Amino acid sequence: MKGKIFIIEDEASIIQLVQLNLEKEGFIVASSLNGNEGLKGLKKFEPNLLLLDWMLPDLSGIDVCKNIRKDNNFKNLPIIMLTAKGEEEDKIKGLESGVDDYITKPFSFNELSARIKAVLRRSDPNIVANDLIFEDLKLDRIEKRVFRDEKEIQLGPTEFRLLEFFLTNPKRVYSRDQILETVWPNNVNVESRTIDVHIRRLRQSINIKDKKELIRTVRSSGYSLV
Amino acid sequence: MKGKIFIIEDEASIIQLVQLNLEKEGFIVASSLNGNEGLKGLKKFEPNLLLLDWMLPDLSGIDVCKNIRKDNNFKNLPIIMLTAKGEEEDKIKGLESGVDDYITKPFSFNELSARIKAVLRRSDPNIVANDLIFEDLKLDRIEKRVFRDEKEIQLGPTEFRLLEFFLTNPKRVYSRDQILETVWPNNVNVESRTIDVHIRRLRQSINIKDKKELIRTVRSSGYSLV
DNA sequence: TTCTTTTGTTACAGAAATATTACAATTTAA
DNA sequence: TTAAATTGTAATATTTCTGTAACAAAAGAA
Repeated sequence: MKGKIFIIEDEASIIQLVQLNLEKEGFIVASSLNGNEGLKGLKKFEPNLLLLDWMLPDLSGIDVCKNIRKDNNFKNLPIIMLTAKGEEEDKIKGLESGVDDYITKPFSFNELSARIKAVLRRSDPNIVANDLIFEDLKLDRIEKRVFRDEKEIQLGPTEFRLLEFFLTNPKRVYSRDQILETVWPNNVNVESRTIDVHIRRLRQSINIKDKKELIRTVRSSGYSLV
Repeated sequence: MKGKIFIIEDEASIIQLVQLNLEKEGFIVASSLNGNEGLKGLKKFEPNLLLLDWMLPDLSGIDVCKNIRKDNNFKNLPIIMLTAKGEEEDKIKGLESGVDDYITKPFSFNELSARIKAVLRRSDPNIVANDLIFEDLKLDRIEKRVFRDEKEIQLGPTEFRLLEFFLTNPKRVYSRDQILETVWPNNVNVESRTIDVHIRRLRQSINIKDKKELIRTVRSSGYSLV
């Protein structure tokens, strides 16, 4: 994690908090308290991503954004907008003006961090850790590939997400409900038994003969990666 | 134990009592005496869990709950509802509105504490202590594993719960009825002698040769871990 | 000792949880 | 549009777990 992140935000306390945490994760951070200064600082700093407040004392976030998009050097700079409003209308306006993602204040740092990584993953994959590795199993989030013991394995979309989920917390046992909540799109109703079937399919795919079983069944509790 | 807990409850005495005890356990606690203020306070405080009274002077607990679930930042905030009513109907309503657990007033602090930890264990496992250790015995609640003297031991679900129960209060003697109440799912009727059989199974599993017996029989009283 | 009460042990049938399979419906790719 | 891949479910098979009853053993009481 060696990317550079620029913050334009007028509340110094937010900058401080975010900067501290991002630096802890290995990002290099610079910031500015208003739009005009921000635009200048940006050009010097050449960040990989910009966190941009919606409401600024001089220019609005959208103005800053439009300004940036005009500049050939920053046409593709990923921008995450910070906004206190939750209105749908604003979100649409923001996306039209070329914002990559949104986050509504107050936000937890975990959420911010997740969004930053998701955006960077698309724009600048090298900056972010994209491989999930567990023993001889490797999952590449960028190329959407899975390897066991160097050999590539074909997985369907659901099995891929399922494995990705297990890999974010290997060894931990998850109940069927937890799996359902996280791996399946929201508000989708599927039988919890359906998971058994997907577990089976995943097992069939990732298990190699002479290699140990990777998915543990914990009766009455769920499954885990081991 | 470093999590943050927010309480919305109109009886100041309850808040005081709960807050005192939770802080003793290392939680950071904030509170509010009514629903509207609570919703605001909540957003500033960013708790890991909310204790929510069912009856509030302004909004009902359910309203507060629904309100919270609408907010993207708090959609997944674990909520434990405090209620004086015991009616089944209410429980169902509450669960539909997205509550994670229930507790009926009056409650003992021990019960509350246990439920809080159980809920946190699911949502935010890092906050809660997850390993139960007694001498050379270790039970890992996250991975659902048990070790004696570093060596793993296979246990069935009931034996696991039974051991987990003993480990939360080693040395203390429990009657068969107490064990039944806590270890078995509610409203299940099993012979109290059945426990003897499970004790035997547990003993067989966790006893290693040359190592001392871990479960003590207290004639006419029950069993304990020693 | 002898009787009474409590606990230990064993075996087993039924229950519960999981695994596996097949299939129809849907989505995606060709 | 057709063919192939993917998904969810239901039905069935298999495995593992549970509770109970029956008898044995142990501990107290008389």
